[in-house]
Amino acid sequence: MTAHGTHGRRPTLEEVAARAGVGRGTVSRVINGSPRVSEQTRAAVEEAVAELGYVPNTAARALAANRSDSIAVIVPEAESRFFSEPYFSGMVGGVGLALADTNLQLLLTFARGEREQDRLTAYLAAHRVDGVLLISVHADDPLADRLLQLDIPTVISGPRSADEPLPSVDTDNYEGARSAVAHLVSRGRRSIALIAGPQNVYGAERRTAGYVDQLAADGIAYDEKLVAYADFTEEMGRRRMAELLERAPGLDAVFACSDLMASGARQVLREAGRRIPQDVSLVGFDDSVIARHMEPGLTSVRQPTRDMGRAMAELLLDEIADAAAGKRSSVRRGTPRHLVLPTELVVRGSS
Amino acid sequence: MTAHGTHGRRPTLEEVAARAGVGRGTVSRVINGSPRVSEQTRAAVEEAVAELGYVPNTAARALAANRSDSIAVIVPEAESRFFSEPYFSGMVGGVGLALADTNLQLLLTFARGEREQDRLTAYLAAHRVDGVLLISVHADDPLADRLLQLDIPTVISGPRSADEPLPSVDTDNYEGARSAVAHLVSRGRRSIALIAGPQNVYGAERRTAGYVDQLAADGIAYDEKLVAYADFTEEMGRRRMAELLERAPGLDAVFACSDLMASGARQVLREAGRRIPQDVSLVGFDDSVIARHMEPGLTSVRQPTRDMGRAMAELLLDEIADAAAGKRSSVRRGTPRHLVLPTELVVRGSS
DNA sequence: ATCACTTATGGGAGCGCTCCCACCCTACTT
DNA sequence: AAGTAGGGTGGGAGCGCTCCCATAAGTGAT
Repeated sequence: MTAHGTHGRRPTLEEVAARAGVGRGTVSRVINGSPRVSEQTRAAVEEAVAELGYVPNTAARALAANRSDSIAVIVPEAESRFFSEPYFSGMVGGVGLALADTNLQLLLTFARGEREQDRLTAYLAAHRVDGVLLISVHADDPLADRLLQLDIPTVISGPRSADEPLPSVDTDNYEGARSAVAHLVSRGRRSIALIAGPQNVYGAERRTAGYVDQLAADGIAYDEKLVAYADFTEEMGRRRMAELLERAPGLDAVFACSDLMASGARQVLREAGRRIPQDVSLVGFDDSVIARHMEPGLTSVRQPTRDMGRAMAELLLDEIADAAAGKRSSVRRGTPRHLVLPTELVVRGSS
Repeated sequence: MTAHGTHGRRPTLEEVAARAGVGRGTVSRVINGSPRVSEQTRAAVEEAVAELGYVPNTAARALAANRSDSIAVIVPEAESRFFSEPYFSGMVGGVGLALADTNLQLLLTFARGEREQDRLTAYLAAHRVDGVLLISVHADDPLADRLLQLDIPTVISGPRSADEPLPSVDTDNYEGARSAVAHLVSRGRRSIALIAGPQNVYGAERRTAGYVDQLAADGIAYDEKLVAYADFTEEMGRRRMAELLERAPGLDAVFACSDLMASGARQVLREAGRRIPQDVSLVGFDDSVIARHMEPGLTSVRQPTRDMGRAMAELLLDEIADAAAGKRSSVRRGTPRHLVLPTELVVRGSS
């Protein structure tokens, strides 16, 4: 490694070629790892590259090859949850990790209002990103369909329905919920309330299904008075908990579909004089930092956000490779790949 | 807005020119908002752009203009705190917010081990980013100096020393610490322990200074037995708290320089049978999600991470503009700009 | 009417790569 | 001996822009 002239103009491929005494094409081949280069020549070129501190210009490469070596991660900034929920940062971190071993860039993009569709489409067109990672899409998010239609390799972070056409990575929401309920039952609880997430979010719906099925499996009758629907936020957790307490004062356990809602529920329970876990067991979902720091510690269904991010990136790389290999849309779409990562119940003092 | 041919090749500048019946140069001028275009022509071009759904190709533009319209945000992934501390996600979110109004892209980069220096430098060279945002640099981080020397517009998120040569954005660590101590004193506490951050981090050092000075201002003698140094982590918070309790069993308050350390301290205090806040008042720093969900709520010095991110982006834009305006290095370096954002003490049950 | 400016516009010359075709040379075939 | 593959290599032709110079047209002063 030699000093590459402090700053100023960086060497070009052509200069490397001149230095190594070969043609431009050959240097290009070496840079891109083509096998059609003799050992000698390769060594000579590599030496020239090192001596000159040559680094290929991304823009030139993107222009000539018509690929950008970058992927866009689109986060719904509108909900501004990126700032409060570790879910997003975990995901993004995982993606970054997976990409570090690649030469792909991570373009982070915040999708503001639903109306930003056009802006985003233009953005993707302008950058000709090789792929897109869409985090947290609602069942009615139009962006996902747009991407599908544009035929840009895309992976989303939670299928929008059971027959999601786009490849996806998700946690096993259904089993996660079952494990939570099973755990509560094993603790002797029989009157288990559910604070569910928005049912237009597929993952939230799966959790509800898991709750229902596990109750049945344990021979406990489903009681709709014990079920309330919220939107994952703390405030709604409070409201629904208060309502549940009114409707079903005899409940002895609560399964909230997010830690945030569990936190809201806890406050209401406490104000109502119910002790946790003596009077009421509480279980959350996410195993976020909140769960670890709540008092008592919140039993929660852990989502491996970091692994999810990593998995998304890896799946996307496959998609991009497939697309490049010429398996065009119609063929590829035959079998979208859906990855489901297992959850893990982290038991703490609240149950 | 018209359908831009479902997918396939996107229109080029030249096609827009042909359609509008003008030359390439003129379209370029319109796209880039040059004033040297007549109203008529401008309108004609804009219509052609809309009809064709033209979006300029970023790569081509970057190549021709030798600027990338993108900035890199470098986060020290090594510490993997990105995943656990809201500090980072808040920052990044703020940056994203500020950039949304620009046409600049956000390249998110994780700086792994200290040895990644070369990789990163190559990365920046390859992408010819217009600027760099460096989050959380240690006093001895070599990357910052490298950037300075490379003459790439850079803003860092916390000066490394009192005479930081790079522009920076920071919270008022000193005043934040003072407000925390003043608050504890106002609660009648006189034996206030400090769990300080690593003193090679300038911001942490400033907090220590604030602690010292405020004690003096309140006429309380400094007692080194009440001061312990840690590294911002929960585990170290635990360890140091245990040591403090041994060295100074009579302490009646603790100021921890991060919420995470405060959380660790709380556990130890509780195990030692000290009640919070009756026996010992506890104050943290960051006002992260942890503070809000601790039991009792943790009084904490709030850092406006989101605003900091936004401020960093804005400062960087200025830097880039200055650099482009030809005020070269030597001149620019005369007065690096340092922005210091105020903190706010959020009082909760722990004090 | 002439000259000197100013303003609007067209288009050539790259930016630094990749792609691909032509070419050379050696190594086998028949 | 001539013929046929190939591997290895050089370099032309772009990719889609921006920059800038040349040119055309318009404006007011002489």
